[in-house]
Amino acid sequence: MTDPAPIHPRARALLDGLNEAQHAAVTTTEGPVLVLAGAGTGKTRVLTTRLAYILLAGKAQPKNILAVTFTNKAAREMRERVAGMTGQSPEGWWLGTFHALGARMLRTHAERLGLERNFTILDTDDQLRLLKQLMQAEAVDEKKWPARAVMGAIQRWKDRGLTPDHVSDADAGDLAGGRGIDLYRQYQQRLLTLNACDFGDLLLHPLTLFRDNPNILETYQRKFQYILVDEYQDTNVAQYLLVRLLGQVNENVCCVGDDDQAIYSWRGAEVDNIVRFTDYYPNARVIRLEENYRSTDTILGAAGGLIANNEGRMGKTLFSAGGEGEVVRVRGVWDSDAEARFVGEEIEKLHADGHSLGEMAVLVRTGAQARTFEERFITIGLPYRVVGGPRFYERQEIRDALAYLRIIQSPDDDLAFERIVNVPKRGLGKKAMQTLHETARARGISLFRAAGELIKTQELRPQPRRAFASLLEQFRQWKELSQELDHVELTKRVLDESGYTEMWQQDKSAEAPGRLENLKELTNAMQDFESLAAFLEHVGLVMDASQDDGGEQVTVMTLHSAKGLEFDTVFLAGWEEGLFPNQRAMDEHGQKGLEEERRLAYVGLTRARKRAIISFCANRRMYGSWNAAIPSRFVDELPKGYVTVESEPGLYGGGSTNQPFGSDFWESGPSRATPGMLRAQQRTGQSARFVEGTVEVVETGGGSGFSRGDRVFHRKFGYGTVRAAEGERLSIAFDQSGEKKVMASFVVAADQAG
DNA sequence: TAAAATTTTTTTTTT
DNA sequence: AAAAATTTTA
Repeated sequence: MTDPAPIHPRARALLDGLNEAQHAAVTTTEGPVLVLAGAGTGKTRVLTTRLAYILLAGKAQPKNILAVTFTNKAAREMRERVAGMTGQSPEGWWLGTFHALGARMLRTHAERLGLERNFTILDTDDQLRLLKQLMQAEAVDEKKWPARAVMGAIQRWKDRGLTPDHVSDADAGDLAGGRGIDLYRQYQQRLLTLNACDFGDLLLHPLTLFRDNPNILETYQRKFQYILVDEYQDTNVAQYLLVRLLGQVNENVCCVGDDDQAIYSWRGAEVDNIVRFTDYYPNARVIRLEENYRSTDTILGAAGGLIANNEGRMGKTLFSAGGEGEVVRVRGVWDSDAEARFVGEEIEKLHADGHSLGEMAVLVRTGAQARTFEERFITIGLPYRVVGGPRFYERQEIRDALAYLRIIQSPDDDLAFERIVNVPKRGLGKKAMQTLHETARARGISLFRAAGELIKTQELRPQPRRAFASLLEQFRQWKELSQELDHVELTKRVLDESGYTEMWQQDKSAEAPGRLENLKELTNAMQDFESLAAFLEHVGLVMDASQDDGGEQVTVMTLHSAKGLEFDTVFLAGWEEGLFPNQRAMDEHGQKGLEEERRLAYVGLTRARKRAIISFCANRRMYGSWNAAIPSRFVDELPKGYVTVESEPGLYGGGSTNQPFGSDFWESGPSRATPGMLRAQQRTGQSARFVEGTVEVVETGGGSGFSRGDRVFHRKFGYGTVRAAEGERLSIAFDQSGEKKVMASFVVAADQAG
């Protein structure tokens, strides 16, 4: 299908500077298109240009385009860029995440699904509490079936577009003792009563809506002449179905993705959606973006060699004109503190050489790793920001404040009511709440209304009765105030009059001042919204306060949240077996899990424009105790020519010294070895040569030279006795710090120490 | 009823 | 080790 020349000269101008593949991806507006966009191939530019092109060429109005992004941030950026390119106002555009767009549709058609227009969006915490209540009522053994696990199952059903009626018994298995589907149904029923949706519902309900109301579906099918989906490799089945349904009439569906960057299968994403796309649309045009504009050849070579270890890829070969650039460095250090110290020093060096801190990022596998870096950066006074971490709207004080506001908006919000009914303390305990629940259930009314009924009777003792009465009276007043005051002022009044602020002022704990600070920040954030309702919608969808990015500060974040970003310098920390690739991912999903971890490594590496520095620790603390760690297999998988490995001398037997614990142990510079060498040395336990003469050295086969009963010394744990030896892995009962598993290379015979 | 003491769990990633 | 959940004590 060839395209006529764009009518609008500005539309033509948009195409300047695009390469051939990009040009095709922008101008192939008619018919289904699958764009396989490798990392750094100008995907964002293609997406925005394609939207602008459609608009400027007069093919459609903004309201007739559906554009789906992965994050709210991406949506915001795209909105701004397209508005800038076209000069059109972003009002009324259907541009956002699946969840945001789903919510928007639901508000319009809420009544068809048994909801009211002003339904609340529950967060994870609310969901879990709700399910827990149900499970307790059903007497499901929570020890055997944790609410989290059941919630996970329900969530995955929703990800697949399955309502309780669609889940097969086989699918449910013996979940919750065979009552999985039943719980799911009850949970959904309860949500409706509460006039609430959880995250999965924002996708599931639209699907139900379209299935049960073909006329509504048709309206949307006609409306959306062009559909654009970003990060398609991370869509789940429900999202796939939505796209398929909505695109059925016009078939102008363009999906953009990269199977090598699929990292969200744990959230229900199906890489197969990419394959399904061409199955469903056999006439789809497939366009590959393979020219990389971001990274050096070295980084691409390293990343490409790594990802080549995965099977069943669609296959892409990235090339660039970025020049050779710096070699990818791999650094082995003693423990996580040393790692943070190392990264801090490298950052300071680069900064001294004129590199901007805003162009550096530390990427970690798990959120918990961020803390070590945070502490180190505070110590050396390095400006930084942690992305992700404890989310603003998930903090206790924020959720409490929001609960007050939610009740003012919809008094029947039982979850919110329950949350704050005795916060601050009003002398309402278990018994009062029990009575309240009984009344509510008996009459089929909300807790708020039940409280209203209760205070008219003698059922409660005077104290709780008065507490309920005054609380209800306060809410009545606030409701009135909400008519005249704007929502920011209202919030301040509520926090003040409820005694909530005072509660934290009285609190002597260390966190209290921070919490008060957060409450202030909350009212600040509210100012950007027109109304209380608009703000609560934002909170439900976004879960995170927007923070200004960039600037002169180093970014610390998880690999997952780094998706879609790029930096000159990227530090990839914690490349150790068990942590990365993550043990749990491998235990639970086997080979698939490992490959997803590898894609995560690929995503991490390809965030770097100019240099990537990988680090791993010999020791890492987990669940409170120290464990010996070995370098990630991903280190081995990096192709040799693009990488150098530096390890602390003596640490892995890589240095030539026979005094591994000498005075210059920590201060001396790096030695060089290939990853293969490094691991070979570890495997064969060659470091046992340090104790040659006193202990039998086993040449090969992984023997450590230590056996049960040997007295040994460890630099961190001190003296101990070997309890068990398995290859180079030793189990040692330390005199001071208890029994631990340690690699043989980290200990010496006791009489050699000192 | 609230605070204190004890036990258990947690670290995978997030719209 | 720290946070969360649970039980005991005042």
